[in-house]
Amino acid sequence: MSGKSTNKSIHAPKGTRDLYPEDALRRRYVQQAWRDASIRCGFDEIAGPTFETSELYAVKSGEGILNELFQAYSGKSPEEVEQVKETGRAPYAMRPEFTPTLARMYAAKAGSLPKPCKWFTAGPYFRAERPQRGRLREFEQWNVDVIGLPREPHNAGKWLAYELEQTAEVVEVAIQSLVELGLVSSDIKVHVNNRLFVESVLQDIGVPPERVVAVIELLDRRQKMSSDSFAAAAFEVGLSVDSITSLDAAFAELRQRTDGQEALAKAALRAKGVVLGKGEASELMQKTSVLLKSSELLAFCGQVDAIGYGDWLRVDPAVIRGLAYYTGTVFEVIAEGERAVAGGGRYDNLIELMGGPPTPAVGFAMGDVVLSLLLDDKGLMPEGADLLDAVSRPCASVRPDVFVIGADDEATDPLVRRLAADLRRGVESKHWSESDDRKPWARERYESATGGVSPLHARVSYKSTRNLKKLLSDGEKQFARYAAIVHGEDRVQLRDLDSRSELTPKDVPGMDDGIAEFSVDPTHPAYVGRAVAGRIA
RNA sequence: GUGGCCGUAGCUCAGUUGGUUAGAGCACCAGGUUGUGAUCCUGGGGGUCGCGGGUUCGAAUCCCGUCGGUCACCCCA
Repeated sequence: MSGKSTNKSIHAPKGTRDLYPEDALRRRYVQQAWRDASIRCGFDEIAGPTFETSELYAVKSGEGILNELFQAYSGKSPEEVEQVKETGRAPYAMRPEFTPTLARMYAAKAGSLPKPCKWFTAGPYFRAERPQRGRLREFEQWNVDVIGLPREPHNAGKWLAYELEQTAEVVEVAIQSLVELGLVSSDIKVHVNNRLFVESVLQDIGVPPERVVAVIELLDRRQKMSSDSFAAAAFEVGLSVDSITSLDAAFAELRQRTDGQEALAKAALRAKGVVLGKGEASELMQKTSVLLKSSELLAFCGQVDAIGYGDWLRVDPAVIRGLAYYTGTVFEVIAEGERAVAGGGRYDNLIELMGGPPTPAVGFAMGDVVLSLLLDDKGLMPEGADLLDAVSRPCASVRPDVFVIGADDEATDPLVRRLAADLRRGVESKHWSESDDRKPWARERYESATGGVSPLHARVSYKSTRNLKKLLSDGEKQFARYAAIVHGEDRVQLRDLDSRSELTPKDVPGMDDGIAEFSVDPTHPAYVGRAVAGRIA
């Protein structure tokens, strides 16, 4: 090829990628997993501009970000040109992230938007950094956010319970996408932490408030440093050897508490009350503030475990996220030896900071660069005919397949969340799980002939009412095809919302067997998901 | 922004302390054998060694610059 010219203009800019047909298909494959996972979990797709006014990015964290902006201006007005010359800052910037746009979009229509807002978006982002492994100057990123609480909470405990639930829901989407792509919990973990927990621990071991930020920054870099240089740096910020020991002990204890199903189940039960048995906690943990915050982290882990993803979690004090606007739970999706695939957390003050009403929110972003590296390493990136098949698969239904409703009281709520997660995940067929060469994109994965159930788009209501009529109408307003009304484990009513008629296992081919009601249990012969998936197919 | 390593054919790479006309495998093209598009045989096209400058009788090889890639630091939204 004679294209080996030195002419700059014919090269793609540094840190960008030219996607030839096969590359574009690979990108499509990843994006489809992102999209399917978000849609099935009840998120709506939105989109924003790829460039914004520079001020938008100056509002928040302010520091390093501004130096890594690709700046943009039309060059058509003399004022613009003058501004660039004088300030060195163009009026626009290519977006380096989505959150400010999201906050802006939400703030602009806050009054008329549903609560909570569950939004996702995927597209290109730009950062003027030096490229390295897992990091380019233009990359694809997927953002998933839940903004706002369903209603005004009456007490702090209730509020916290909602927040944790939403945070768990966001983590569910992230894990769902990884599952979709064939990753398992031994490949990659969701490292979770809580900023407030770290701060309260630091306070209780005697780190003065003005040093807290410095210490957190140090902890963030800890695993990159040698133990000697860490010790030196720790001394510099006034962290004694004893402090480090008790800090490590606090996290070791916390991690132990999140190990194993039992502890998690207990934590889940405590989520509402936000109380941890004092007798069980160490001296440090017993200090009230630490106790409260550690129980928040525990409760969060419990929530994730309750929907079946406990295996994916790992409590990790090093995950603090550089971003200034994170307020509580933070998490990063990390595979051994790689940069984080995704990161996110709660940002309860940002919307207000952007000029909107005070609105708690939680979200994460996942980039395609590290994810693709990981899929390549694990042999999970399809090639050739497989790639074509993978991309040709039918995608998730934007119209909700099932609307899951808790019939009786708060006792059915955990069942509802669990069922929704199970419906979204689907059931893998025996044929596929027993095959040696498991291709995550294969149609056989959810084939019904050998016990599989396709993943479904399942939504839940965020209304506090227990009025079944109102809940059903909530489902109808969202155009759900079916409503699953959960009365108990093996007592699920199924309604066709289009015809407004009732369905029983008798109406489902191969499900008769004298079973009167559907079940929430995916292994049960009358699993409600099997009925819905069968009718939709 | 700072530093390390790398840049030879479409691809993966050889190329000895600087020394004839820069090589191999795969791929590609042509012809032959063969009853499928498989195997085997013969032949062929294709590189001014990323680019520019310097040292030298002589540079893919040494030096400087530059562009590109890669890895780490910084940062990580």
